Amino acid sequence: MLTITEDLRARGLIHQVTDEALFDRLDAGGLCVYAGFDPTADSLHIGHLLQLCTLRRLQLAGHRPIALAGGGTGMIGDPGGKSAERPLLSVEDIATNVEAIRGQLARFLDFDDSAGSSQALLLDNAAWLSPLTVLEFLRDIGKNFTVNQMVAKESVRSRLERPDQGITYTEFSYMLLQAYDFARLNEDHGCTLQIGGSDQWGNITMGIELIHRRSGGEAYGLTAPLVTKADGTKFGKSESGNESVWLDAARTSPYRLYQFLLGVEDAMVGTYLRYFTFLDLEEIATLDLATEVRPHERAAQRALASEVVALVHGADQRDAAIDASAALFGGRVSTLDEATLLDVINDVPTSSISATDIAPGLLLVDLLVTTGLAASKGEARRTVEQNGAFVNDVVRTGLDAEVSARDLLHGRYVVLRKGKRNYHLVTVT
RNA sequence: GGAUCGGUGCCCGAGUGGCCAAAGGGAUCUGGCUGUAAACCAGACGGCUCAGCCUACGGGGGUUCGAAUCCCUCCCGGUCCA
Repeated sequence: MLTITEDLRARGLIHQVTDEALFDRLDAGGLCVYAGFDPTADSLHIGHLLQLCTLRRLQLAGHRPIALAGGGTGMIGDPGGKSAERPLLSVEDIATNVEAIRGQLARFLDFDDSAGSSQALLLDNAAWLSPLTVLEFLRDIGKNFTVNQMVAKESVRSRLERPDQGITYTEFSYMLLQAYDFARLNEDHGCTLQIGGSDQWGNITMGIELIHRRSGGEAYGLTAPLVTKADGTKFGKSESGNESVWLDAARTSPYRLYQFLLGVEDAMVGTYLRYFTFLDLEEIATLDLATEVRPHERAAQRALASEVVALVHGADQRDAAIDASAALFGGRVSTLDEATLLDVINDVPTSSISATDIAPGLLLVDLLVTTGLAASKGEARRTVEQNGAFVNDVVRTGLDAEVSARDLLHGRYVVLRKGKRNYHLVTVT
């Protein structure tokens, strides 16, 4: 049995630590750990997954995790990683978002009393940041830091170096608020460890410094590596377009999450398995070997997709996503019985048209636009011209191609596909 | 407040009176290869009633046969001076 430190190391989850002494503490158990989540949207996305998993690992190892919703800091905006000033959210939006995120966190962390000393907590820093007055802030927090050191932080420096961007005083202050969060959690909950992405290093060390100055207490920081794709770009944008991959089923369906993970590059799948799954390391090593020897089977990708979807959405949703994938990519859409078709296509975008519209035949090009598969008629034309438009799994060519009543499956469905994997179900009503 | 540089398509970035729907790169989309991978190759990439037309180069106005390109003015950003 590996210690938690060994496990984290072996999974490549440790990028930087403020003090090696942390590892002994971790292995001893009983720490209180926190990670922050900015409520910039009403759902967490795949970029949060690593922190969620790490908090979970720590909880399983006997530590108490605190998920800190940035209800207060979210009103400011972290300058780190942002290329430009971020629009501010309204107080109401933030409150709504915090509530929505609470539910998602519960899938990863055990908030139940039965967890005892490792019971997870969800706190909102608005609780202490909102009442804070400017004068208190300047006297109690600001006094502990020099502008010199703040300017030297990477998050600020990068913005200062881009003459076309700049940084406002508001965002500049962000790191002090985050430092204060850590100090408060340290004082109020005995929290001694903050974890975060590697971009959080500067903010975390500021917090530790504030703790040292205020109370002389013990505090550590641990950062995870940046999750990237093989080419170094950001992980987490869906292959179709630039949308994020969300953990909310209404924003990114389980099927699409499954597909996203199934499409992970060979070069990265082992890394992601270590980051995002709770499979043990021997098992992952076996999957690595499988990728090397029988890459076409994509056993590692299947395991990754299956594990993560089950974690995020539950086993039932995972199973449904697997079934849907098998049917859709097996090119068997037109042979499925009605119940199976609907079942399988459950997560695919849907729209309906009236029987009278389709009876005389609709131009495929127009249908691609109305279903949203193509953004414009021009794009729809291109897709057809380039042999990328499929009706019930069969290519349709020619700009004058039509979809008519003859194409209906079970008398009322048409499955449209653009390219390899963009499906849309049209129901005739 | 003064001086100065700049604001171009999803992003970066050329263009400085016609040959500009606007070079080049990135992103994206489709096809090919393959394994629903990567890399690579090919094509596409403002909109439409698509051999044509319309809308576009921060906003508005003007000069001109003709402007992203010249002039005026306003807005926004950078830098330096006060």
